[in-house]
Amino acid sequence: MPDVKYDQLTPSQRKAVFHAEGPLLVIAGPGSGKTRVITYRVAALINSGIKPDNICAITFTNKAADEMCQRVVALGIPAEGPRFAGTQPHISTFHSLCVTILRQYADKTGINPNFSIYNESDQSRCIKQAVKDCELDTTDFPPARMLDNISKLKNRLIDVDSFKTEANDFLRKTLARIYDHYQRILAEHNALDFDDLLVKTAFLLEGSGEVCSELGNRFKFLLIDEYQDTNHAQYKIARAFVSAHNNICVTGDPDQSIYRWRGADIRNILAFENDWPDATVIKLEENFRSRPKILEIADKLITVNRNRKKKKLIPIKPPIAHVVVTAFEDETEEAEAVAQQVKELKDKGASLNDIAVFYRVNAMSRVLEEAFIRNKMPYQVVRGVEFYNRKEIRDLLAYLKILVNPSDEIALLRIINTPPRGIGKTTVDRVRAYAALHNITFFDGLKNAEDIDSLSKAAKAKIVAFVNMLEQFKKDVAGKVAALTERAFVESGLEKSLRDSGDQGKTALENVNELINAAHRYDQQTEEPSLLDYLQQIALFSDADAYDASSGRVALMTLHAAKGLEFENVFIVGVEEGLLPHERSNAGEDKDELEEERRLFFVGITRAKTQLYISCARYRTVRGQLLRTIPSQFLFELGLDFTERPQENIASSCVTQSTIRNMQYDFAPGQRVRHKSFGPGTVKEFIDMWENSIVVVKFNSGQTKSLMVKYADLSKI
DNA sequence: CTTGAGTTGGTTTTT
DNA sequence: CCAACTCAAG
Repeated sequence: MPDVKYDQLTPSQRKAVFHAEGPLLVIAGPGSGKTRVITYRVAALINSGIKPDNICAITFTNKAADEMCQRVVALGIPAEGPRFAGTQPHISTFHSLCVTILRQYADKTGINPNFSIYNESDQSRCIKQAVKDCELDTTDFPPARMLDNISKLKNRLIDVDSFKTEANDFLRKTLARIYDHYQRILAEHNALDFDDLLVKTAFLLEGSGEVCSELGNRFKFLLIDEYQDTNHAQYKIARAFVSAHNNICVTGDPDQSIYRWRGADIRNILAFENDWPDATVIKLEENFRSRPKILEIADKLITVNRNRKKKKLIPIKPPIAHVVVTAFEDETEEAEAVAQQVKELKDKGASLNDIAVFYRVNAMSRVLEEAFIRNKMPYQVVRGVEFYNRKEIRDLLAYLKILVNPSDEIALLRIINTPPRGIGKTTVDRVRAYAALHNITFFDGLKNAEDIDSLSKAAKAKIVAFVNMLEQFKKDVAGKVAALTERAFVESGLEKSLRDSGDQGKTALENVNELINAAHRYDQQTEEPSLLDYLQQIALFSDADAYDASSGRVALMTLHAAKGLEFENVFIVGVEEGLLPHERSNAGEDKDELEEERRLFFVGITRAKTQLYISCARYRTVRGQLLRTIPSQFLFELGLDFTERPQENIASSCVTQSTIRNMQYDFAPGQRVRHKSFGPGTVKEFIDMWENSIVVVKFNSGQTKSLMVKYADLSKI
């Protein structure tokens, strides 16, 4: 068995890691090492003789899953990719797990395993069609609203039939009809939306004791990170999974629940002890991440929430910190100040990897980007889905999707005339009418084009050519994904059309190249690469997955994407009423939503280790209109001297120690330093004792000295 | 059938 | 403000 070093663990972490069997709830504040507990517990279970593939760990994002796999491997335990694979622990998100299960148990669900996963824009097309099919107007029944309602129903595991029986007023009855049509359209396309992945899996487990016990047998230990953000469907899946053995271990922090709007049910974690009465509860309250001052304001803020259990944040780190709240004139000035502060930090030796800027809405990244470009500071906007939402990428992927799942009408409609090949709306409508009449898929309709009398000879010929092209591609489906992607790109004519379209096409070409590179990486890194698997994986890609921790660039991201990360220096911008809390959160009336916005700010604050810069602007341009803003109520809750409305510039409200001194108090082994009389040397050891910290330096002269940092006057080189 | 100009409407967070 | 959609001319 591998030799895992457990000595880094604190007693309470140790207790959680080595908890023998049965349900375990780990309530843990920010920066307390809860993910570490899961990681080490996986290792400890394997060391105690549990077979690796009997363990299933659930993370919140794919990124988190990848990282956990890597850490488990680093502990000496084999754990390659996040998927079902023989001798390894299964580490993945709930959604990936569901995809795997649904593929494996296709015969039990009747869902073709080649299903497409529909994202927001695909869903939007389907719902529009559904509303139209119901002969309703999209102005009376806004697609986005309908989708939102349907999603809420799905999160509560209410299917079409049971909603039909409970809907008794006109509005709900209509919604039931739309829901019905929407599900039918998805089924016809052999597609599942994000919610369906969970819903179908939950129903599969609920409906089949056999599957349940099979999976319970397969996974004898279930571990779930970020349990506070699970929804009802995920809860049901978890319950069904462990019904045979109750070996469930969850970690979470109710104060960091920020996905209520997506169906996350905070009651899951609050009621854990009711659900599993023999549960052991372990609290991790020590915080290894942030300096005390940061924890102090975080605590002041979160204490305002009424609907919460009291929890301590016990600081471990020395008390030197830098917390600043500043009001700027407008968003440009704010962004400029952030960029310049970043520059200063960099000049003082900070790595750009250790700096992050958080904001409430994605639209706010633009003004920051401009400021970073002006100041020549490298940055990355953490927005993973953006890439996959580009037109050229979606077009090319649609070609691949249709090869795997010919029923995917959304994909087919997307590419049938992209690039233009003379198959226009009229032709498409005629084929669709034919397909509907004969009760076949659109693709089969195209295949039968010769038999469709309404089509012109020219149209028929074009369709035949198109279908033949796809059939040619199909022959390569079993091969490498990258090769097929490239082939489809060239032979479809997409490449030529991009090359012919000037500058815009040039960046598009670069993007496609990037996609082909990514596909190539997939081919190499995956044990059994398949086009289906590749497409389903990238469909579950999230913003947070795009974060590169060692890019050497400042990270710009939403507060939501910041979940689970930590940085030495954190900027939180736009802390204004209407933005944080966001107006659309209905935070004015709905207290729960206001509390969720507060938790979001709390999550942002607690990402910071040492330096925290919070700011607002007095004027902000929203949708092209310059508006006067009001500082966020949350700013007044931090317990800083932020009592009056910000007039000009609010100077530092709270500076425990100056930034410069603080920087000098931290030395890591390996750091090159210079001493006034001893000359240059290398730090061997740093004993952190607040202002009495001691540093051990081996000087170039050969001698090694222990020095008190505050007297030694060392400078970093 | 294609293209581009003009209009409309929707604007949070994301697996 | 911008993206998605509509519509009319070529």
